[in-house]
Amino acid sequence: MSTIYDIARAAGVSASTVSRVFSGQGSKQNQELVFRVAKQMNFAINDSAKILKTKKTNRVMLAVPDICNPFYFKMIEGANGVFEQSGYLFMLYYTKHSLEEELKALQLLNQKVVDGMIMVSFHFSKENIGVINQSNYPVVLTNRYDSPDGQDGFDYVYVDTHLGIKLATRHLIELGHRKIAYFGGSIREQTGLERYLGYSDALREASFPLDNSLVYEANYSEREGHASMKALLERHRDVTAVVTSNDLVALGAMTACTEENIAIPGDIAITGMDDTELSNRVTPRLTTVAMQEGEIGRLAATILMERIADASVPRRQIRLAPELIVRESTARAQS
Amino acid sequence: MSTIYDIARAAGVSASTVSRVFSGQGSKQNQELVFRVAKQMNFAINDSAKILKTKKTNRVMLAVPDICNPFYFKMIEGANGVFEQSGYLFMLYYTKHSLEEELKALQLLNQKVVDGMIMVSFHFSKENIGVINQSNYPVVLTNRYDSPDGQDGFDYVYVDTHLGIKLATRHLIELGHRKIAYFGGSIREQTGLERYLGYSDALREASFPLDNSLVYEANYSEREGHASMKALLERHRDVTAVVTSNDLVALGAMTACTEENIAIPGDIAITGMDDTELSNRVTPRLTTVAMQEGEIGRLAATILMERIADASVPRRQIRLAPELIVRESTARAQS
DNA sequence: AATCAAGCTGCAATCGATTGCAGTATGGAG
DNA sequence: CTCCATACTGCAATCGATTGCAGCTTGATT
Repeated sequence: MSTIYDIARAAGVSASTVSRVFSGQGSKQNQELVFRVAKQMNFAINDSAKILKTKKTNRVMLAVPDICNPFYFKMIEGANGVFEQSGYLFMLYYTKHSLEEELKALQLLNQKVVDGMIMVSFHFSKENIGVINQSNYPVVLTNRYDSPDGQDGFDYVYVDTHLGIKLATRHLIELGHRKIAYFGGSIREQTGLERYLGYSDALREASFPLDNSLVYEANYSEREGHASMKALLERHRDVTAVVTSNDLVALGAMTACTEENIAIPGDIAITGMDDTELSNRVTPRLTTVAMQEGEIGRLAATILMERIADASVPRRQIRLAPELIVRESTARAQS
Repeated sequence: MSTIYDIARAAGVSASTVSRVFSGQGSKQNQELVFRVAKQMNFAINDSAKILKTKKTNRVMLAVPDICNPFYFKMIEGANGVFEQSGYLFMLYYTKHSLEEELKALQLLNQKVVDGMIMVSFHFSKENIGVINQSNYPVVLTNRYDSPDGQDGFDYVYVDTHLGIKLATRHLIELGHRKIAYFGGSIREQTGLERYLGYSDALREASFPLDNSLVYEANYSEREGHASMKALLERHRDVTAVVTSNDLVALGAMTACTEENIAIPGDIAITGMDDTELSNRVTPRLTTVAMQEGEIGRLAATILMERIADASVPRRQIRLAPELIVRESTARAQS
């Protein structure tokens, strides 16, 4: 394949001139000449050589745990919109919920494959958050993470999941439910814990007892939501409402109810979380909590751009508020 | 940031040695020494420099029109599984259904950003397919495309959408429907045309007349499916079945029916296409056609790997058969 | 003790761009 | 006609890795 030298020779100019033309400089006639020759020879600037010299990749990456979760759609869209305008090449990296893959993604910063990264992670915690800090590269998290030493910390944009679950739980309480179960992710993970606390704090505020036999671990998947509901129904037939930690879990739970001839919301009210498209599609339509994914993507991308442009701007931490969306899967408790 | 020279100096060896250690050569003690120093200095090989010298990026790209369409999920997963094992960095590019973006994606081959690409395109046709051929880079299409001159052509893996739509149409004919409408994408695009022909060929086989006033252009989106159904109902109340060209269009059409108090499948039977998760979720569950997306992704990735490894292997064209999935949105015609 | 193969290592050239510097052409001002 | 500012252009060094070549060890073989 051809290089700027080949083009230079063919056009009868120097390589510098070719290089300059491709970055918008040079005289009109050389512009024309060089572009014509280049097109003819099907030439394009070798990106690696350019990056090596300029130390700028003009690429950014968004690392998501799961491409197949509708939750990330709007976030990707939001981020994409911002990057598009700024002329950055936008890459997606799929971490499969694995810490190992996330670390691999971060390595790409070290290797100068990308200029910066938005990281959607469930894994970073005190022990391993260091790898981000260590490398002083532009990384924006979409989880809350304040450094333990009260330092400057990280850039992040997040939606308050604690509040989200709290809103859902409160909603059920206001509807008169008294025995409310919770299906959520592992509380050993940051987000899992936050959600669980949203549930328990709402109960506490209402001076309800916290009964841990009503709490089931369901790891954000439909299958686990289904299993949890089955398990719940065997032990506690008198539960009238369930808070779940995401829409998929809620859907699984709903399927289980249908199988057991339990009416929603008549016998059991159910709330989801994330306001995925599905939640507005199922019967009955799911009461859920909108998590502002698009806005997260947009803000995270904007912050990333700013940090890449100027590493010295102070870190920013942004919190967005979730919004309860009441639909048909919740109703007043039958008393 | 540090380079191999810094590491070399710190470790008291030559840069060559550092380079060799990072590609698995060198003596045991040097391996140990160099890795220790490198870790300490948080060093990683600069990818651009490496690529510049080796002319190998070890990256591949999958360009999809739409990240937010569940249809592509399984395909992405399928491809990802293959690339993962081969040590390639897998990047997603989002073309937004735009030809311009697709061309931009292809430019990345020229710029040596990736070694090869899987391209999911609705746009390539006689006029512009040349850009792929021109650059002699490894590209695997997921559409059928045989070069007009009967040449070797392209690598591609596709599912026979013509047959898919035909299966759906036949299914309705067998159920006794006589007046069957069709909502599909523009027939000016390759895939749109194929689908339309699936519909018309099925009618012809059954010796049904082809009434073009029953054919509506709905470009793969829910909104257009909705609009088409509204339009259809205004003109042809006597239609008893509709074939659509994808699940989203079918969903839109179903919503329109609900709004107009038309029962599915009682009054109108509807078929979708793609077997997306949604189709199994709506009420009534949608009769659709499974398109083997996962298999497409897997095969396309495998072929791409082979072509990257050896540009001289003959081109391969693979056709997969779609499968009709009968659910609740279709029933025998009321006569 | 001499010879030799095998395995490491370092030197230096190279990949294909960018860019500071110096030189040249152009056109306008005096 | 001279001078000078302005705008281009080309030369050559440089970015950070890889790798052919040659020299050096090492240990085995005769």
